[in-house]
Amino acid sequence: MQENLFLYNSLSRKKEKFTAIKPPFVGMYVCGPTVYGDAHLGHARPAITFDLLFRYFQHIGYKVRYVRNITDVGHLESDADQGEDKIAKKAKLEQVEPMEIAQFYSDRYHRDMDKLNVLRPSIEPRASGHIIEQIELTQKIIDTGYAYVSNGSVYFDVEKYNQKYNYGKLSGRILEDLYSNTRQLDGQDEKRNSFDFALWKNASPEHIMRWNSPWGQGFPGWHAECSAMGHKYLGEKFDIHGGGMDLLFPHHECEIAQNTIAVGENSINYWVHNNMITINGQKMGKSLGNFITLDELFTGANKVLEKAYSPMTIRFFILQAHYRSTLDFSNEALQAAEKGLARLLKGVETLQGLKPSKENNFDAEKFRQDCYDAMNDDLNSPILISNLFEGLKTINSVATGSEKIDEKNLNILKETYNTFLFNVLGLKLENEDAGNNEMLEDVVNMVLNLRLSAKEKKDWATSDFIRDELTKIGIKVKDTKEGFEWEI
RNA sequence: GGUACCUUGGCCGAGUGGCUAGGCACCGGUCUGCAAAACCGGCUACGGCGGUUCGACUCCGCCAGGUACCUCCA
Repeated sequence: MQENLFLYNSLSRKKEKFTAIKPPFVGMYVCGPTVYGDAHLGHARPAITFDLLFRYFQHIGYKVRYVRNITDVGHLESDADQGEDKIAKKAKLEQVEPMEIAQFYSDRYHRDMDKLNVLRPSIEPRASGHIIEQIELTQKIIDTGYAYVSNGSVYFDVEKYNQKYNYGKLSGRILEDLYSNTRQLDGQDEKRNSFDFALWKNASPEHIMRWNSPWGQGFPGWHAECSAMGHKYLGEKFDIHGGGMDLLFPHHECEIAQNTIAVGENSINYWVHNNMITINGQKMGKSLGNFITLDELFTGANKVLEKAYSPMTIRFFILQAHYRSTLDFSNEALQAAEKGLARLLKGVETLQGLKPSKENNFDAEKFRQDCYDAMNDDLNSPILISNLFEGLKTINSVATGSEKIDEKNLNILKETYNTFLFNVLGLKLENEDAGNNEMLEDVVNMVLNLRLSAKEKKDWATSDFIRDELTKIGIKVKDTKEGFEWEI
């Protein structure tokens, strides 16, 4: 097991050596999607980032329990007059059961993530399936005196909490500053202080999603689910909590406050946050309406897209930037990723066919170590990828005979590419579309064979005619030594 | 307004107090009947102004521009 993985901890604002609470086990909780719409490019970032971490942990020998929730209740709409539940609002609109909406979008979320080769988490709990746990959490906080009941709702007493603990330690905020700089929101009269947050919300008569509780019918507050489910499945103390940077405040700050009262201080060791994907320099987000769904990316069905991009192109694009940097979307960048990935995968194919020599002028062990070093340094996937591109030079040089590699080094090289490109980065070969239309394939091959015999007779007019006509239809012909290749 | 962060070559994107990341594009070469593809090679950038230093893209200060969070958001 590698023992020198460093991760950036949002809590300490620096890279820290990762030490598991109970090796070889690792408990990791990541904030998942609110299922009331299709997943967009922004959702792919945390999914892929924590998939990378999940995969790497496993590769270096940890047994990971990875919990990623599905939020199907609890989030309020800020723009709605009465604070309707997001899921419920959508349900009314489409005249279906709220759970139908949640199911529909969960399924689509899974479909998109599967395409991106994101591994399913070990446990994927739903907020609606853990109402009891959230009620228990709320009761526990009331019992300790850090929450109060008001009008059938329960609020966390941030002011009181802050006297003993530090509210704002994760996001670097100071409560006094927050008071002076916040704007007035509706429905604040139930609260003692504006920064108190709901553990449980009283449901208005028209609110569809509601459950019985000691405080009347209602639904859980915004931050309760992660605390309740995280600790249920990972214990009072666990290793990692992840999510997008936009959740740092207030979501994760509130979670820390809840956890501190409910299970004790420092219940989570490492807080890991991925940065945002931007478009034209601005955050891609639901509320800004500037998002592109993954489905649109895969099919090309969005005006801003010049073409469709395959799931692996999206994955590679995201991995080519470090997870804590913003990543700017553009067609140009995506196309660059697409070409780069294709070259990399081609190189791996070449690698499989390399023959070892007696001589050797490549240090594969150093190469392998460089790859581990990149990952150990806070999951530096861009550096890892650049290493893999560097290795391509050797692969191609060996293939053309200008460099030599012996069996031992060749085996290490193969193993390194296999490990990092496929297992750790989670990339895979994509089946070409042509494969699912056998008749087309046969026809094109036949035509190109005709062209080949024309070429043998040096009948350039015919051979160029065939190529030009195929190009017009949209089939790109590439001549090779053995004959030809083509793609649509 | 408060807090934090960012500004790297045509584009994307790493990183470092001295040792040209990488990808894409572009240019040259090899190959090819031609072309494409592939491969090889070239392309030496770090917002502005000061300061610290033998030396700064890297540290400090100021300025400019941008972003995020402060409300649901990955």
